[in-house]
Amino acid sequence: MITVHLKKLRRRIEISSDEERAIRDSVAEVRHVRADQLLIRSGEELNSSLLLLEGWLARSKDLPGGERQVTELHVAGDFADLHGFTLKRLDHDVTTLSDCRIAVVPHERIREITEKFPRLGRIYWFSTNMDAAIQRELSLSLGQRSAISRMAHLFCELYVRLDVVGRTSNEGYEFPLTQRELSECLGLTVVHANRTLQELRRRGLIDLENRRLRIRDRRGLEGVAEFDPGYLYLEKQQL
Amino acid sequence: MITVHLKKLRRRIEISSDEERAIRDSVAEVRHVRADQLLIRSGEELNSSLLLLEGWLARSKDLPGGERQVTELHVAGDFADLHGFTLKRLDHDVTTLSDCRIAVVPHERIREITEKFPRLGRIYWFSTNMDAAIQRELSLSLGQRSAISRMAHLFCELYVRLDVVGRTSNEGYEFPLTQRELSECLGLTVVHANRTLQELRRRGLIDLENRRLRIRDRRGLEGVAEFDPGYLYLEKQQL
DNA sequence: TCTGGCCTGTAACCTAGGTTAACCGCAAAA
DNA sequence: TTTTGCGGTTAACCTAGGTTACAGGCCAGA
Repeated sequence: MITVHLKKLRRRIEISSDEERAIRDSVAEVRHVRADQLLIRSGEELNSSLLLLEGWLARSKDLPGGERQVTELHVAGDFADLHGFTLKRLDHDVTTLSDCRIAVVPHERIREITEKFPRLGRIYWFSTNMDAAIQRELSLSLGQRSAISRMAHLFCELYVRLDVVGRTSNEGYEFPLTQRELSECLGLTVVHANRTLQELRRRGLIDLENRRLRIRDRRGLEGVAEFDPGYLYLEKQQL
Repeated sequence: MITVHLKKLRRRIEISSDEERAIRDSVAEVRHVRADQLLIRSGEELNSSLLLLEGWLARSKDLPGGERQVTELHVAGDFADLHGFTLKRLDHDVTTLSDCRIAVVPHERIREITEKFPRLGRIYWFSTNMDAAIQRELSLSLGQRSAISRMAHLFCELYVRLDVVGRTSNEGYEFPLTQRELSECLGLTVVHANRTLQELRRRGLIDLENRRLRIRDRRGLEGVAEFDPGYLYLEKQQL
C-alpha cells in the first residue's frame, strides 16, 4: 500500500528490509481526499507529513492580488511536505488536483526512524534535496525558457517521474490538471497555456484529451524542452 | 572565524557549546577565492561542502543557448552546497560574485556530526529546507511578479538575510553584483534590469552606486515587493 | 428538463519586457 | 600616455505573452 513510495526510493537507493519495515510502520493512517481540497494552508502548524499514494497534489504560493504559482507537482510515491518535518510550518499551500489516497506520517515517527536508522535520515534528507532540485529546474524554466519550451519540459519531467513509479503506459500518462492549473505551473495565463498546448499538438509532439496526455514524439518533445534529466538524480546513490 | 555561520544558526535555533564545538571542528580548511571563479561545476563529484564566511556566491543554471538563471544568492554565513552532502553532485554551478572567504567542510565530518548529534543533523536538514523555501519564493517572483516588484523583493530579502548576520548598516548593504548578474537573478535582460533599477531610484526607494545599495524607503520598497518574510523562518525553531 | 458554472477554444487588441545598437566613463594594461 | 574592455545608460523598435471578451460543450444539481 505504501509500495509506490518504496518503488520511488529503490529506484535510487538500496533499502534493507529493516528499513522497509520502519518506513511501513511509520504510517499512522491512510486518508482518501477528493480533488480540489486544501490539505495544508501556508503557515499552519504541522505535526505530520503527507505521503501521496495515488493522485496528484500541488504546492502553490499566492500573491495578495490572487495570482498563483505552483512551485511543485506531486505524484504517487512523493512526500508532499517532508520538509515540514523540520520547518514545522510551510511557506506554501498544498492542494489536491485529483482524488487522492494519502498516507499520514506523524513527525514523531519520522524522528524515531531517523534516530534509529541514521541512513534513513540521510535518505529522507536526500529526498527533500531532490525536491529542491526540481524547484531549481522550474526557476530556470520560469526565468529563461519560452512558453512552449517550458510546457514541453514539464511534460518530459512528469513522464520520467511517473515512469519511475509505473504510472505511464504506451507513451503517455493520466494528466488530471485543468488548463488553468497547468498555466499556474508554468507562469502563463490560461489563454496562452491553451495556445501553447495547441502549438505542441500542431507540431505532432503531444495530444491531451480526456485528462490523458499522449506523447507522440518523445525525442521531439525533449528537443523543444532542451530536456536533460540530470536534475532528477536517477542514478543509484550511496547514502 | 566560523562565527558568522553560528550567528545565522542561532538566530533560529539554540546551539549548545558541544554542538558549537562540533561545528567549529568540522572545518578542514579556509580558502580565499577571487571574484568570478567557478567553484563547483554542475555534475562534478563532491566530497565536501562550502561554507561562505565572507563575500557573495551564486548558484546558477544555464541553458544550452547560454541563457543563465541564478537560482539562489549566498551571503556570509550560508552553506552554498550543503545539499551536496546527500546529492553527491549538484545540478547547478556555484560561482563567486566577489572575493570570498570560504570554509571547506568534508562530507565525512558532516556525516560524523550528524550521527553523533542527531539534532545537528536536523538543524542542517532544516537549513537546506530553508534554502528550498527561498527558491520557492523566487519561483513565485519569476512566475508572477512584475520586473519592478521582483527586483524590490530581492532587495528586501537580502536586507533581512544580511541583517541576520550583521552585514547591513544605515539602511543599506554592500551589493557587489553587476547589473548583468542582477538581471540573471531576476530573469530579465540587462537592459530591462537597468530600466527597472532606474525606476526604483526615480521612485525614491533605493540608490545603488559603488557596489552599495542604499534603501531610502524600506516600507515603500516592501510595498512594491509585497514582501512577507514568513518564508525566511526567522522565528525560533524547536528541533 | 433546465440552468449555471466550469472548461476549452478563439479572436482582437495591448503592453511589459526583449533586442539591437549606440555612447560614456573609468580603470587596468600596455 | 594611449588603448582596450567592461559596466552602466539610453533610445528605437519589436514580439511573446497578457487582457478582454465571447462562444460552445459538458455535467451536476434544482
